[in-house]
Amino acid sequence: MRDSVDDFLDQWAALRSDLDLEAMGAVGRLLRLTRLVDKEVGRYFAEHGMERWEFDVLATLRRSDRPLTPKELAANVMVSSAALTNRIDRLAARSLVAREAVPGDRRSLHVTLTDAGRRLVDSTVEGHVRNERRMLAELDAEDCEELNRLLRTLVNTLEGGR
Amino acid sequence: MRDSVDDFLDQWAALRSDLDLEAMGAVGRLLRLTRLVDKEVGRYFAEHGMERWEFDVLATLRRSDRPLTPKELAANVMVSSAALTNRIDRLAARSLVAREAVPGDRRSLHVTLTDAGRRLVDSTVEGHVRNERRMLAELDAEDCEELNRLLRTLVNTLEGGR
DNA sequence: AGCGAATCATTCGACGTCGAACTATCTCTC
DNA sequence: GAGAGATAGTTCGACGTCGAATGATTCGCT
Repeated sequence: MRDSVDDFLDQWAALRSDLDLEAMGAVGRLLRLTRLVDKEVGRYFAEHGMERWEFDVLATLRRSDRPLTPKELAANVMVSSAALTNRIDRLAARSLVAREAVPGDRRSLHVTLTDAGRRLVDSTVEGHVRNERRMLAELDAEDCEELNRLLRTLVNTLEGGR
Repeated sequence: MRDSVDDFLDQWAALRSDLDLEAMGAVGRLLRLTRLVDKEVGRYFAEHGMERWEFDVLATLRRSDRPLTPKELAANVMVSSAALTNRIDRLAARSLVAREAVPGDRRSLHVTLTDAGRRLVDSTVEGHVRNERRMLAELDAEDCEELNRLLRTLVNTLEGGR
């Protein structure tokens, strides 16, 4: 079975047979697959009247099970702290999170989940994960494990130390 | 060996043991890994005085080995046609591509690589692929093949038909 | 204690992308 | 062959993000 990236690789092979097709293929598929997954995830949340970035922030707070500072949130969600200020503003306006003072350091603050925010995450996370599973449906249990093993290795490599 | 996504999964497991960790892990790693790869690729091109999007467009033209319409380019690069107009403008301003009339359809046009554009792609693609290989260095040949197999399956699934 | 460096969140300006509207051209049908 | 609808690329307005600058507070060193 071939995929669209194979076509892409064939084109390069015809012109520059010196290139490392295995590497190009892996990275190419990674990027393409992520775009497709992103789109599908976005579609799911849109159907549930939510945006992807809202879930990212709320879910990070939920799974951490404690208030987080904007800095911690930014690191988890992988956006700039400027973007986070904006996101917190909008979530707070809808009363899904609240800003609270952090005792002992007035530079910083704690972002907490409100009850409404927590209810919203809890009610969407299940369907979201089901949707993720559905996207992997073509992989049997063994393949899925193998995929996780390979990706884990790469994540570790690129995250540097750890 | 564990990675940062394992921590993330542990947090969910502690609170919601009903969730499908295998699926969350795979998708989570996919997204995280792509971010890391993106950053590294960006770093490489920045070092060579180039931006990622420039390479994307030029490389698509190069490997196609023929003039492409903006519509074809947009599909390959996965951005809107509006974004493509902007990119072509900027590449044309630097004389890396040229717009030419397409015979028989005056609505459309052909984007062609100039000699300078072609030289630029050819001189950077090699190092770029070497860099990609370097990111996969932890995987032996067999693992790399396996990764491509798994990703190919998923790309095919999510691309629908084909 | 006190002063400079470091750290934190926010604000600001610039930039790239998107979807929608727009113009021009082509195609299909009667 | 003429008109309706489809299709191509571009323009426009809105939006979210980023890096840099800002203001407030804390830490480290002597």
